[in-house]
Amino acid sequence: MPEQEIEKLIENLNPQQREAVLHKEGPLLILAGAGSGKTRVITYRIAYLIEACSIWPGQIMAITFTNKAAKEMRERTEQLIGLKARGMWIGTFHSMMLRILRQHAERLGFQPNFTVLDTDDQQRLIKDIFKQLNIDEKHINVKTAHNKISSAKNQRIDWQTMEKSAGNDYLQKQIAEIYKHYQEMMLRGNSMDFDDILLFAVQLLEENSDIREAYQTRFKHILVDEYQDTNHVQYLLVKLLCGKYKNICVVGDDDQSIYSFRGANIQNILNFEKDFKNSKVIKLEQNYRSSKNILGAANAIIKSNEGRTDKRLWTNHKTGEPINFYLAESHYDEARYVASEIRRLINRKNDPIKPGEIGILYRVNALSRNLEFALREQGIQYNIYGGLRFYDRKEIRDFLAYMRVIFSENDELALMRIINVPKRGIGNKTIETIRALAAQENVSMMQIIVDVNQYPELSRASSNLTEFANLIANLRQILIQDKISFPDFCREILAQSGLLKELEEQEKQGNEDAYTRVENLQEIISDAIEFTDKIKEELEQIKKMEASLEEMNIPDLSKDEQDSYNEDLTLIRLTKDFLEQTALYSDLDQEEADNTVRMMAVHSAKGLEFDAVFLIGMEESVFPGYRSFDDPEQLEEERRLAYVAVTRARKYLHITTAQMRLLYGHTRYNPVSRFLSEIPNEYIREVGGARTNQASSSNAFGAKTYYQSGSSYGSNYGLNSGSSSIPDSRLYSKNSPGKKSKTLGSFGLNPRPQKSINKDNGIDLANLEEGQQFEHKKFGIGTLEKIDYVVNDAILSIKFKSGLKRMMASSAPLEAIKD
DNA sequence: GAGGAAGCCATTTTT
DNA sequence: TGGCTTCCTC
Repeated sequence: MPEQEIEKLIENLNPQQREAVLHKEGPLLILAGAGSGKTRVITYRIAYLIEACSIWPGQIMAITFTNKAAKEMRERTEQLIGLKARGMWIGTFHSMMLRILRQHAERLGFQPNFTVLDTDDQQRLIKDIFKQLNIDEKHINVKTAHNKISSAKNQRIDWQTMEKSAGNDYLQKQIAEIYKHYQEMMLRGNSMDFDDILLFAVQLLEENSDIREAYQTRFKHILVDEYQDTNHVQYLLVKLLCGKYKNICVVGDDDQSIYSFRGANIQNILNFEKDFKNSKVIKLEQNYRSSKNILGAANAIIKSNEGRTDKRLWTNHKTGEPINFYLAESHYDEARYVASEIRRLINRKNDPIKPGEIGILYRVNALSRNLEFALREQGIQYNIYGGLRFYDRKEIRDFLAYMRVIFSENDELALMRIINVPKRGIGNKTIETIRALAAQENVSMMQIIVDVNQYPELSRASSNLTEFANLIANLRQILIQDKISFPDFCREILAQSGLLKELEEQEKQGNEDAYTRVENLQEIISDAIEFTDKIKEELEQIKKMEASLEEMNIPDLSKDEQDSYNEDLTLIRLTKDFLEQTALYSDLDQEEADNTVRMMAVHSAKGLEFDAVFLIGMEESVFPGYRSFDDPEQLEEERRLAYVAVTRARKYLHITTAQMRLLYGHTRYNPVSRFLSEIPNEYIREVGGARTNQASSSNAFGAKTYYQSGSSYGSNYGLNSGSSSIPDSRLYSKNSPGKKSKTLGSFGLNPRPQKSINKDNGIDLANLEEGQQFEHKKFGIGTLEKIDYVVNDAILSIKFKSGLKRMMASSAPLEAIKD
């Protein structure tokens, strides 16, 4: 590429961005603050490598956090360098390692067509193991076991190590036992879970020097986005993959590390310079997104965290509007405020904001419900993200399970799911008998069903079973014959299985739920159509690209890739790819609409931006969540989360707190979030009450009447804003410098409520004593070690046999033991 | 084996 | 509070 063209490519970049793009070889860490143009830097860097450094696209691996981000990165690179970009490996760790594993599965003792189990499958499997091992689900929660196994895998701890380290810890020993069976069943079922995909990739590369060297030689440059959210195994993968050339470029922001709960290790980014010798570090500190006020508040919040890299974001943008803080009386009041402010922003004459440019963010998904009502009242369209994935809906999973059983008769998890859906008279007893027979004869369950007449113990259900076997056989025949299109194949499954019919009948009886389910099933057909088109288009693009590569005399794709591209578009192949995609894709991958306000948990908002952001539920115990109170590290993560939330906003930011909130069936009176007192006055405007919990009385009500007009709400709640619900202001005003994340203990200093307040469970807040004994419904007898008073409630730290637990006095199933 | 009542639990979530 | 699971009964 001639000099001028390079100059042109980078002319719109700032000096640090340029440096990052033009960096030639060796490890590179780009510390990219929120809104500092990091995607731009990555895509420009890729373009530069290809156009100016004679790197061909197939030698670049770019790793992203989500499939959506991968898609976006590919599109943006394509805008810069055209079709050539297609030859790159861009994707998530999982999708790319899956691609590698399929090539070499045999080396690990798997067949190449192994199944990928998603969370639901994994938990079903564990449930099954509980039965085998005679473990009571009341004793160990299936979810807990699953979490422990997953987090062990994230740290590359195998069941043997877990067992050894358990010592006398009976619980951990049991988990190790479950873990062991789990891995055995996975291997037997030729399946891997999400964690395995990464673990086995590490193992494959470590144990096979030929494969390792092949990939190390092939990938001259590796780029990792969102590096702050990688886990230990992903770190190992990165090290292995870049082992030869050391051309590793990672981009991330330690201040935005918010996924430690699923194994992300912030140390990966903090230790980068130690891990990769002779690395270069570039900081991107200019923010191109937010106003000065918003950025100032964000900086003020994150400043209280310790152990972060030293950086401070700045911007050229205008000061902008101050952040609005609204102290609502209740969740209802809060919702009305948000809805009417949104209505105002959309309708106003000068510079109206599009609904699609507005985001409502919250710490916990449960907070979205109140808002729905208020938004509907204002006639505002909205979309809720998160919660249940489309592909996790019951009816969709049933459909996919049919597809899996048709595709592979060994997929017993799927088989068990649909053998009696819709109801066809095959009950649990029959299923257990089949399973036992399958184990005894060492054949698949499907085989037993096909041969049902040979087993007298199945005589009662035999006709039903035969009918089921025929159904599957028919559909499999259609799949193999390959005479109809993929969407038609999906239609056949829906029709023949009876899934659609069952729901349509319920729909006729006026079941509204059934109506949405039918819609969802029809949606899957549109998905199938779209999917088929997409694959076809991709194939064409690849062919074009191959031709253009030839023209340019660039080395061609490796053999295995050609093979996979040239594979015919058979029904079988489409089915296989479709099943894979559904396991690996999420709800956030859907396209966003222009005319709907988006609502989501702060976690899901990472990487997004909005003109206007409404951050609701900024209350102690909600945000930061009460679980983080006694753990400084978790509290820092909550603060990073708050930082992420605030930095999503371009022009307007509204933050709300409800003094009274109904959540999980209990009324709570939480103080204003401590994060708000960390924001200096100059950036914020208080509407309807102070954020310091100091003087929310008179001034609060004047402003609020506006939002309450025409409603019967408000006056009743006024009672709750009385003195008893106002906590000691000392605790929520500014932290003394130098004592940063240590404010936690100060809850203990909170004055006791003057009046005794008896909560649902009869615990008397005014008469709590440390050392007091309680009986908990589940944990048994424990001793109260610490009381942290919050408004009208207290967080109790109680030591039980099973360990120290923290719970809310008002709602925990506790009974005081009288001595 | 199916349906209804009662019990249980509730950060965050991508892959 | 409300959605899901499990247990119990017919």
